[in-house]
Amino acid sequence: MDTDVMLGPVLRGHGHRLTRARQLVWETLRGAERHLTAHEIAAQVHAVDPGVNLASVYRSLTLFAELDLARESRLGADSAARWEPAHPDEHFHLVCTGCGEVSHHAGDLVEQVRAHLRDGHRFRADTVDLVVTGRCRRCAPRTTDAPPPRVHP
Amino acid sequence: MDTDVMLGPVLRGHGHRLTRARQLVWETLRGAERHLTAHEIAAQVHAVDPGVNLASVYRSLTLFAELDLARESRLGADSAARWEPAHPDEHFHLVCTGCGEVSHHAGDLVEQVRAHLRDGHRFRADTVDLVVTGRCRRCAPRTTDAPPPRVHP
DNA sequence: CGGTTGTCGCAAGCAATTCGCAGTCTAGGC
DNA sequence: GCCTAGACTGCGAATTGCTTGCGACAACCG
Repeated sequence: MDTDVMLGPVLRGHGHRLTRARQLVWETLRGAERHLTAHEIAAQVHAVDPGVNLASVYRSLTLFAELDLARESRLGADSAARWEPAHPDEHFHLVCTGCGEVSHHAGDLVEQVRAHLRDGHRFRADTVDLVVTGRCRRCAPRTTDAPPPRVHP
Repeated sequence: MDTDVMLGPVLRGHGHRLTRARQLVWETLRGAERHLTAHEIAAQVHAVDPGVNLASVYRSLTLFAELDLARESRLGADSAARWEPAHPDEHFHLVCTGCGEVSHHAGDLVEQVRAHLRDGHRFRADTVDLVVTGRCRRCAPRTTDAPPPRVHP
């Protein structure tokens, strides 16, 4: 995973400063295994430094997105945006309606989509957001009416 | 396009009533060529009957979604949800960053994705939301910095 | 080690969506 | 047709997720 970016130099290179808030947000984002909402990020940052404000978390995330360090996506019917560090590789999201887990997987699927659009529709694909909602292996056998306990509420 | 559903019977069949608000929302949705936000739908409904409240538009849309008559999707970084009548066929969305147009296309792409997940990841895909942002044929040559006039602001 | 001037924390503001409630209108029985 | 139960609605207020204005503060250049 190529998220081992030196945050300071990148920021400074664009005329920005490396601050505590940005550093903590970045570390949280990089350490996360799944996609986080701004509130989840803020909570983890607070655990380290309660002085960091939610607004600063949003501002940091927005800045990271501008610098292509992070990526925002809205998944499923969820109204809150979720964030992840930017990868060089294309991937797609799996959202489980059972446990609420959001994982992502790399694969040539996205490249296939891109090629299909370029050749068949003359549409120059910029970002391809492939969001699949359904039941993960663990939740698959259950019915929709009685979902198993959410592990990520 | 198989959106020629008799709204009344479907509603009544599920113990609901056919009201003016629901009828107008449904007609607006069916008559639309592109995906509409709740506010856009409300505006068009208002043009016919200003007495219909925004809350009722939301309630109608939610009900339609429950009955599989309509489908909600969140496209790109847009914070507002967009709605379309439900189709029998799977499709994917193309969102142009130039003119803002949202179109959708049917194709076997979605079925390919579904098969790939079932076979390769044991993930039972429920809905596949394939959102592609990029430049449509018309907007492709332009640069990102000076986008052409948005036709759907 | 200062001096700029980006950034931050805070609190107010905004947009999309939902909720509570009392009055209204649909559907079904007569 | 007419009547009644209760499903729906309009309204306004509440929630949620996010953004912004502003004075204080602290990174970074020299």
